[in-house]
Amino acid sequence: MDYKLEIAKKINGFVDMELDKVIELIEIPPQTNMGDYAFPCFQLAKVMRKSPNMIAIELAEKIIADDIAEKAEAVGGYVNFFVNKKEYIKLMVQEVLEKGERFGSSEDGKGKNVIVEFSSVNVAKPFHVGHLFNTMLGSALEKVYKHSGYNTIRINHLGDWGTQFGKLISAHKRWINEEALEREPISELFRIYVKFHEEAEKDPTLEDEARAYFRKLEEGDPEVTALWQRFKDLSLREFGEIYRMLNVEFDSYAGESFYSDKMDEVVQMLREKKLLKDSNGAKIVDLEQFNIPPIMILKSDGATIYATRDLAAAIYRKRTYDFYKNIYVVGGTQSLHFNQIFSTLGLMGFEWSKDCVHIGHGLVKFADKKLSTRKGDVVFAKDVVNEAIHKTTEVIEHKNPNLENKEEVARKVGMGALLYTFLKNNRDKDVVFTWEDALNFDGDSGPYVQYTYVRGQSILKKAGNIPDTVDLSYLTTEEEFQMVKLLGAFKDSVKEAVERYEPFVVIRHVTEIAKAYNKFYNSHPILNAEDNVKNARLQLTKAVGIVIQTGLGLVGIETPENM
RNA sequence: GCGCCCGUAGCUCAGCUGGAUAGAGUGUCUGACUACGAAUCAGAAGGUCGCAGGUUCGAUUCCUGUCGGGCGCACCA
Repeated sequence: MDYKLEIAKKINGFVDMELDKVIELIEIPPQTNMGDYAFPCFQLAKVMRKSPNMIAIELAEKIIADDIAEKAEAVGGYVNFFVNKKEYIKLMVQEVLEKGERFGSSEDGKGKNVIVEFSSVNVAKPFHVGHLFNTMLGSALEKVYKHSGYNTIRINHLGDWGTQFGKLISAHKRWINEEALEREPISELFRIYVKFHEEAEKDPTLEDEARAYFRKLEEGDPEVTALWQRFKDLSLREFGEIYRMLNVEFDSYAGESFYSDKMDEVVQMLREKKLLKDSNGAKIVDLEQFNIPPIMILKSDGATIYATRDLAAAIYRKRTYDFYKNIYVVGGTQSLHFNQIFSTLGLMGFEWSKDCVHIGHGLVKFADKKLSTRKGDVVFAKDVVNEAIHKTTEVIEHKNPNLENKEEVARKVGMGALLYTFLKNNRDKDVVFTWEDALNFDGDSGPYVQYTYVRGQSILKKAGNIPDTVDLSYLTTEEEFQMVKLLGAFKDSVKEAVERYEPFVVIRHVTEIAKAYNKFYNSHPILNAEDNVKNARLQLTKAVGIVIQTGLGLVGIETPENM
């Protein structure tokens, strides 16, 4: 039952406004004593040439009370509706129990392909906290879209091409420690990469050697290609550990190397459309009409650049997936780059360039000097992940030493705390990371919500079987009603998260639900209540558990059964 | 110099397309475990929404300017 729709229908006959518009305007009053839904009359005032107050009063008088809304009253330009609480609770709890994990889902995106590019790590380079944030955000966005019925394609646009591989191959021949490479591939590859740069300072011919190796790679030299493939395999093996921790998967790893043979066509197209200009020996596309700097397509030595690859990738994706939307989850520092890419696609005549969207996000910064100074200025994601799980294990040892499968729970809770920390705010904001905040399990945190779920499940286990026929009209307290109202608004939060590309909307809403349940939990007995009340409250507990689990799941946070 | 993002309580942040008394969490102080898990709950204190103009019946929200912070501005990605 969609209450907004039902309320809108009541208003619809009396105002000169489309039903959809009415639904859009309906809001939830800031104070609970004002009512459950409100219709603001300010917009009508202009066309009707009457004061909002008058319109509200007249409108309220016309509304007929029924099982949906039992009262409508006019207050300061708003018509406030009071729903029939018993009926509302009954319908909503039933809906959650029937739909289960599909609660809050929709078919808004039915038949539409949405590409979400995220993570996009560089082969042979460290997976740092910035990638971690990016991966969490991208994965959450994908899940939210999927829940809204879109067919999603998760792409990890690997950085697996370019002259740095020539350098790596050159460095490998000179300084590789094979044993270390097998044990800690990224660290070893990063070590020789850094060493290469140090040595190249003294001996510039190394750079020439690296370029020569990359040329061999481009030409498909078997030995060099095999080495490159090995770097890639080893890197992905190590990245896979983090993806497993996060429960993240991809549908495609088509990265830069994948487009190495698809760029000639792009250059050709640009040339045919006379968009390519010469500038200091390089080939550029002028974007002055958009008020942004030109985009470089070919370097002065004729080589391609990442912009060329991004253009090729966009065109390839349109052909392959015929996307409804092509979402790039990439740090906000690259907003100009994507602005240039999308503008260029537009100039090329691709009307679908408007369906490409760059979802930027802030940087991860460290307030704790301890971590940031440890290994230069790069903070490895696996160190953060391991530390979070380690600290969580300590908390478990302290609070619940007899817990079974501690490792599994520590992973879920530790990762939950991290995910929550990274995703709880507006994605544009920089994440100021402190261990104190990230591992504070009180209040606004992943473990807070998980704990609420665990306590509910614990009660359900103690209760045993609940009768099939439960009379939900025994849920009569204000705490229960407020909680159910939040369950009812869950779908809206998913929708808003999709529209704004902001998973935090869902996180915050789920936290509100957890808070409401905790308030209820602390003010009313469940197992010790009279049988009819007990059974109704158990069903409510079950419903809340479903929504919490679903909501947390949408941002990648898992729910343990105990903690 | 130009462009993008940000500026709301001591700290970290919500506040949806302008609308009803600006909200959370944390930290501080106080109270609740012989009821179902206290990783919980209840309460108190804490804000001239960076500043100045403008539009409007009404601005934290929109516009202009200004100050402060972050990030970009071609042969790296």
